[in-house]
Amino acid sequence: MSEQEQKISELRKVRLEKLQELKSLGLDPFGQRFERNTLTRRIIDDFEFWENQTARVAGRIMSKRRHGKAGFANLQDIAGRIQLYFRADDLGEDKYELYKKMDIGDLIGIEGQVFRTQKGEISIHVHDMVYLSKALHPLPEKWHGLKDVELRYRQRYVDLIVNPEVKEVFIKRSQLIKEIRNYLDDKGFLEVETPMMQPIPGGAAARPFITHHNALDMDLYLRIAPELYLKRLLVGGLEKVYEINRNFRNEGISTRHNPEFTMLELYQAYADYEVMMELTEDLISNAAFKVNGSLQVEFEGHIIDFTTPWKRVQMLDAIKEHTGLDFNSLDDDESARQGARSLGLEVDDRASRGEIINEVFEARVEEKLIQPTFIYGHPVEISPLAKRNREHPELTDRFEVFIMQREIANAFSELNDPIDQQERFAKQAAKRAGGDAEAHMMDEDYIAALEYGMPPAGGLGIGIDRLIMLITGSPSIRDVILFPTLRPRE
RNA sequence: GGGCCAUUAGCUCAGCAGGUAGAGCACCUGACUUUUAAUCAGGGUGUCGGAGGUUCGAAUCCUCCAUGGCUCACCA
Repeated sequence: MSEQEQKISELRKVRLEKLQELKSLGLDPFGQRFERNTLTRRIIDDFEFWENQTARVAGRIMSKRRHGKAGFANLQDIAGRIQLYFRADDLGEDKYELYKKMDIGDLIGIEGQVFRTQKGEISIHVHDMVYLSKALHPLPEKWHGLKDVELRYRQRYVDLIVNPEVKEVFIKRSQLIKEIRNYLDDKGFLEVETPMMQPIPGGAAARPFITHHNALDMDLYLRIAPELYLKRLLVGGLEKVYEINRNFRNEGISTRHNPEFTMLELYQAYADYEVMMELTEDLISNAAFKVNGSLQVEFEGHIIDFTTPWKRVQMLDAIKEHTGLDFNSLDDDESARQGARSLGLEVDDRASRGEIINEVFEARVEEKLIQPTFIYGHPVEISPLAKRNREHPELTDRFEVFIMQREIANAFSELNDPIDQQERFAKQAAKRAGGDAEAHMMDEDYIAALEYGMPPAGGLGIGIDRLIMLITGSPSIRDVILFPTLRPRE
């Protein structure tokens, strides 16, 4: 905008001069509403119908080839591209001048007859054109596109213009979310919205962002999860609810983490985690099929197969399978610590058996899980909101789905015992007092809600960005978020 | 936050035994009335990310800083 923008000099100057020329001809370089009668792609897909018909299309000029008193250009709209043919004899000298002055990147509207060139390319023989927006900045190169990842993220609009596969990813993202909504709506779930700004951030183990409300003179946290509010709705009798929206976590950024990310959470009264397993694999495999037209997708050299049913493995069995360590016979904290150390892992002397089980799993098992797999039976210490397993009260009726070494979903039978919940929160609060910034805060209001009676329920969370990464074969979360978090420049 | 790597024209990239910056595309001028990475003839449009330092001389070597990527840590 400021000095640097003005210094862009030659290329920009030339375009500013062209802009002035358009104005001096009495033309508006930043035009008005333009009524199209079709899209580029439709003409190409249905040439039989469109041949010799008059088409009105609008879009961006992506390339230009001039030959004296005639020439070509390619126009791009949301659906694709089509070639335009301009001929001085048919267009008139004035309009042909406009074509000559036209820059790659300009937005124009045209009307003309659909035909096929001698070389066989479906084209529009333009007999009228109007300026819709003059571009003052040149587009990246036509052949290599925009490669610089930093520019791609900072100027996503340019990325979308010149890299068609990027547009495809975000179209698929939209389709996938729409399919999820359709699926859940059909099953009688109610979509709801709960607070993004919360006085007590709960429902996950994470550090929150803090903000401040001036009129109330109070700090609020951006939510790390909607969970505790959605379960209050179960208390209220909304038996099947879901929410798809952003969560915010004040943590590191990586190819798998963006500070704000999209999460699906759903809760179903009178169900449990096994119902959630069936729902999860059905929901994801259906959505993947609808978006890709296939249950298989390639990701980093692996073929991921979403075909159901998915493998189900108890967490301790998975650890035993991949490390040889059997935690069923390591039944106290000390022997668990020694077991983990025997694998070469560093273990805190204060770590409990359940925490160690989790650490061993994350360090040695996660990386082995390529195809969709349910891992169930998490220790109670790392699952403060999940119902205990009846036979093994030190474990919970909880599962996570792993695909391509990534955690995609997390679900459990919801803890609806307010007394147990109170105790779990107390333990978390103690850890918090001991310096664990990610431990849960005590939420008295949530306990009070539980005391009114929450039905037994299954709850499920799915990381939408990560699911879209898988379904579109995108290795970085930034490839599926339109405007990923970046430091501002300078 | 740590480690490694990158940053040169609008874009994609060369140039680095240190000698004062290049190519393709884009752009400008001209030719060409069905081309398509159009072609042909001419034209480099630059704070070599920023600031110091070494040197007669730095895009190139050193230090610090900035931004980004990968990775580790933390999480989803």
